[in-house]
Amino acid sequence: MNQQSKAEKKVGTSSSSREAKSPEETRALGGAVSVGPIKKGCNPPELRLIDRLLNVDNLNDAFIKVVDNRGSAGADGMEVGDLKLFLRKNWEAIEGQLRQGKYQPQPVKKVEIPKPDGGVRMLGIPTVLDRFIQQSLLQVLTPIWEPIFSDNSFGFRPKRKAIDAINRAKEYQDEGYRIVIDIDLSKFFDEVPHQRLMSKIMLKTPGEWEIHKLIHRYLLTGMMKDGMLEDREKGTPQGSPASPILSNIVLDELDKELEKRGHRHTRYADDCNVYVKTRRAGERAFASIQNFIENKMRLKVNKEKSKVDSPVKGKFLGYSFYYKKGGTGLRVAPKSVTRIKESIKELCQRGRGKHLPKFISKTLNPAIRGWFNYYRYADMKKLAHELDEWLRHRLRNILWRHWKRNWTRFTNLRKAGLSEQHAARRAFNQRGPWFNSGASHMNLAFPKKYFDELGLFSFVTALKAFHAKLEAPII
DNA sequence: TATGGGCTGAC
RNA sequence: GUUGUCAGCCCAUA
Repeated sequence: MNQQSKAEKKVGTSSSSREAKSPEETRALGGAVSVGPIKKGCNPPELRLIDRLLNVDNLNDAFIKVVDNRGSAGADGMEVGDLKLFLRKNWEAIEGQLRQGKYQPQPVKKVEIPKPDGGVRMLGIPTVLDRFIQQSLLQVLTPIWEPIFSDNSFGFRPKRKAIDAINRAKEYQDEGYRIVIDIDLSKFFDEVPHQRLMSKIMLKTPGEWEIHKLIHRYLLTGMMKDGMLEDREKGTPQGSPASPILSNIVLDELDKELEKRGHRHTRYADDCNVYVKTRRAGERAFASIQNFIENKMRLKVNKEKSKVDSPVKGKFLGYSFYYKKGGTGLRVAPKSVTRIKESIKELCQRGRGKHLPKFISKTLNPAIRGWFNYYRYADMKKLAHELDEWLRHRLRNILWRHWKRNWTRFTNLRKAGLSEQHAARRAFNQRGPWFNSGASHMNLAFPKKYFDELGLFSFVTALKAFHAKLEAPII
């Protein structure tokens, strides 16, 4: 429903009908962006941050990124598409405020969204204008901090993928570090101490007081709750473009400390794993690290969720580990498997009445392909088979329910080549659809080949193709 | 190689 | 009311 209204909006804004955009139209979108209201000629006396922030190129980049997201509204209800107009009218005033360090961000709108594990994530959505300014902040901060960040930090960083972090963990285990200290920072984003964050930023970019003030004001902007404004004295606003890099700036201190102590660790956002050789060493190191985090960094460690244990038992970024002859193997964490099954199940329920080939190609395949592309690095030969069969079972279930009446079932089973007697016995049984879709007559009526010809995604073939590609010579 | 659309995953 | 960063893949266009 949400997606539908979004899609309608998109069709409405585009001048052509439902066809793909012509190159002229796509350029027109970019062209509209380039004639934006941002003034040229900041003539920076030196490369000061405020000038870089106000630099036309930076702002245009940010602008393009924000405009990409058209259709979403900010805390003030302004549509992103209207930002261009708004900026054209008000840019001079805003620029002046930014230069004098007087710009005041608006309160964020509080929103709760469900997490995949069942919990809720609270976040504050800034106004469209504030998202825009924070985006340019991010683009200015990134080149400054990116070279400083640790090689063991993988979250929110350009050109760094989750699988890199997982492979790093695998390397440690191959070297014999087979106990992991899983450090859970409780509500990390809410606990970020402003003073320490600000002093880090000020040390790295001395003299940029307008920017420091701007960042500080973003840190201080409160959330609207029941019409009341709540001030914040710690934490970074989740939902703002600059929050991820701010979190990395804070946790960089942890990376550096762990490296100084000679630990092997890998970190993805607030998910930090330290690898050691024995449990005893792990317990000792954990106590010491916890002390550092809480006393030096002023963050909270969640002792309940943190643990020192074998990596085989835990999960990291959706993956888990196991040990085999050759060393450490990756597998899909059990929770990730149940999650994809749940979402396929839901998709199938929604797509029950729909045209099957279209349903497969338009909704089912893209979803499954996305999941597979993330988890394809795991050893999942067996799992791929299981998922394939489970998936076909689900689709046979749809097909069986499609034949609403007993005689349709009978004639269709006959058409599929079953004998009259066999078809009759199956068509008129009293079992439920899930039983029938898994039973032999539906396997006969709709063999694997049938779904292959429909173009249904197959985990097994995708896995084989991926491994073939891996082993293929480069060039 | 670059734009634009879609989908998924991590946090 | 559905945000953010990052990444991957698929598709379209030149």
